[in-house]
Amino acid sequence: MKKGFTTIKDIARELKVSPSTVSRALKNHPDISEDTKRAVNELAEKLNYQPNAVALSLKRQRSNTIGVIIPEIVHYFFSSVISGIEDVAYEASFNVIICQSNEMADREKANIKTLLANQVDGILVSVSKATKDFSHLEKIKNSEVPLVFYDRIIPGFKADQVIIDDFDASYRATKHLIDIGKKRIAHFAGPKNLLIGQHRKQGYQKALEDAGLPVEEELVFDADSFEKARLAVLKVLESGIAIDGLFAVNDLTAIGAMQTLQKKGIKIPQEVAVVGFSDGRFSGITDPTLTSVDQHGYEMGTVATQLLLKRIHSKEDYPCETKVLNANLIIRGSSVFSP
Amino acid sequence: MKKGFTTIKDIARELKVSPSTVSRALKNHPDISEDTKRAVNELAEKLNYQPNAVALSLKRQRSNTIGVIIPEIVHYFFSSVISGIEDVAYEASFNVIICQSNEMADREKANIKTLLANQVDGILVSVSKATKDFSHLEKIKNSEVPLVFYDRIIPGFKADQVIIDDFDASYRATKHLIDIGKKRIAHFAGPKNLLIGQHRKQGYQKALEDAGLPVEEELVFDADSFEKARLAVLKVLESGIAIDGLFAVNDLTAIGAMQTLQKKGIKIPQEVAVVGFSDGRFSGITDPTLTSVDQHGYEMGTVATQLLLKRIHSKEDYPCETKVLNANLIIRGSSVFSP
DNA sequence: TTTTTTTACGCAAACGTTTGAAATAACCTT
DNA sequence: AAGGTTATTTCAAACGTTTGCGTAAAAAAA
Repeated sequence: MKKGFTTIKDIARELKVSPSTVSRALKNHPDISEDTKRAVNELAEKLNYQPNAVALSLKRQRSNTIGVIIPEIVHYFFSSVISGIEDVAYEASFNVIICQSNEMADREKANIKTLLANQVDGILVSVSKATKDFSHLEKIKNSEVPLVFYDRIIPGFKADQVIIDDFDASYRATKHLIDIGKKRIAHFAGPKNLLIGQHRKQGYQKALEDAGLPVEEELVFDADSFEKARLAVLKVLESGIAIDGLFAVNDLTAIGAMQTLQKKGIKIPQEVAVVGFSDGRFSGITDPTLTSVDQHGYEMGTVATQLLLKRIHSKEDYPCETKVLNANLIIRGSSVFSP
Repeated sequence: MKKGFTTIKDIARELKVSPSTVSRALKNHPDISEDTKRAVNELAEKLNYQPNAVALSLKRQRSNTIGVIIPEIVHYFFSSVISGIEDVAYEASFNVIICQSNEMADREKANIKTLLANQVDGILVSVSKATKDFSHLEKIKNSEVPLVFYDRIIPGFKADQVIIDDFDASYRATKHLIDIGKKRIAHFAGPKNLLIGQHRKQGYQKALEDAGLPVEEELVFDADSFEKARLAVLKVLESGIAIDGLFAVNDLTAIGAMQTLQKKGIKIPQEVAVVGFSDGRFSGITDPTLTSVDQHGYEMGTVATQLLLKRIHSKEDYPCETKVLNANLIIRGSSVFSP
């Protein structure tokens, strides 16, 4: 029992039977006599036999492993996604190989190469911000390894995908501000060239429109970080633009804004109500606590994995599916009077 | 090029040579003629040949994969660790299989079984809170698969390990409070049965001692969460215990305490200075920003992986190593006057 | 007893790759 | 021309497992 593990061959040798017999005995094949089965199972137990998953993979031409490409693990959202992936995979007895692209296109490419070389049965991808060329992803498709995109998709790329309805979530977030009586709602927006930035802004604008409120560009600010939010708030206050609500593209921005507003003596939510868009665990620990959109990273992970497993297990081809998850608005202190 | 990938056999068949020749040609073996090499490499290129990592693993009896068992991915600290692991592994062209124990002992056990079955070349473990029985970990040791513990270790278990010097970090955190002139420093402590809780408290007490300050049990409170911190602060204020400093066992606790203190009109850091122990990204976004111990999760991941790779690559056995990482105290607004 | 059926097992090939040893062929030596 | 190198290639086994097919022996049927 020194180096290496017990194999079927070891058991066969010891029992003076053939490996085939051992293999069949272990899976309770009817051709094997009860006596042999008992002997094999006992010895297997005693020697602590564990089937060699690598050999099985080679034989079966499938590895019971799924590969995940994630832009950056160190994000509440993405780590929640992994958690969801891991849980579903574990239930289905699949392993998970994680590869981090670190938002770099060539690392993403290398990751995919590794995953394919390791014969993963399917791949979950959230594309890096830097990925402009999609040939490596096309390669997955050609290799007939099932592929599911989550969160960051490629418009027009034919594959299963799971995304969040950013538009709808922003719409609801803004509508919530309107519902509590706010009339001049600012938006601290994300980058214009990113889909999420666009969608969130559009949802915000549509909610204003539907409520019959004016959609003013001067209420939209380029601010998607803690620091930019401070500056944007100062700008708002200096320029004398009156606002009574704020919908921020993410939580950090919302928090930065809240703090600056408070420093200037503005009461939240009485004078200005604030809603964020969750990308962290921050919302519960601010003062007041922050109303925010919950992105359900965990759910995204589970849904994406289910989609992938379905594809892996299905014999025939079927049309690509797109799952759109609804984000929840979690109402907290920054948009309701009293806690 | 339909199903499956190009193999060495495909190339051999096409070129009417043997698989052995192809194999050698691809690795530039001197026995192979230049002509053959050229032909093989060209065809391999053309057919986009990728060595089958599974077959290689089986042949080589090593998989170039390391397994990681992590209590919960959705924690800033642990996801940073993974990030560190991933980066070092990637550099060394190792794959990473992640398994989440979710703080459950039997899931941890199952994870280890999977990892061993998949012939990982080494395992990184942070034991779950629920693990009382260590037989599955002993099994790794017996199987001669290298094992490195990170962060959560098992006292007395002979294996490489990477830990944070909690005692030292707490000592320095407390000393910092003393250095800025605080005399009555409270400690919001973690569970007494956990090593980290004990070490952090001991560091706190030692710092007081060394400074000639009295070590009073009445200044130590059982509080290791946001909510418990609120209650503890209220208790302090009601009972009239005077404090001018607070060292909390983690950031959430520190933040909960800060908010409650502020609500009661107490100025931070002027009246009470606060230091946390980092477990998140929170410290930068509070108001004031929170002085806190940085646990260096990323570094822990890299160091643990380096230790593991060293063990994997080394032929002979050598004594177990324990790396103790020093955590940094990051001084922010909650313990300095100004910004 | 002979033939048929059943039971219980072994053989060999396969998955993709590597590698020591053997084989072939070509070229040198003397 | 016999023997010796050298260059190039193939063979076969191995890693651990599965599985279709074949078969010996035992049991049942004739």
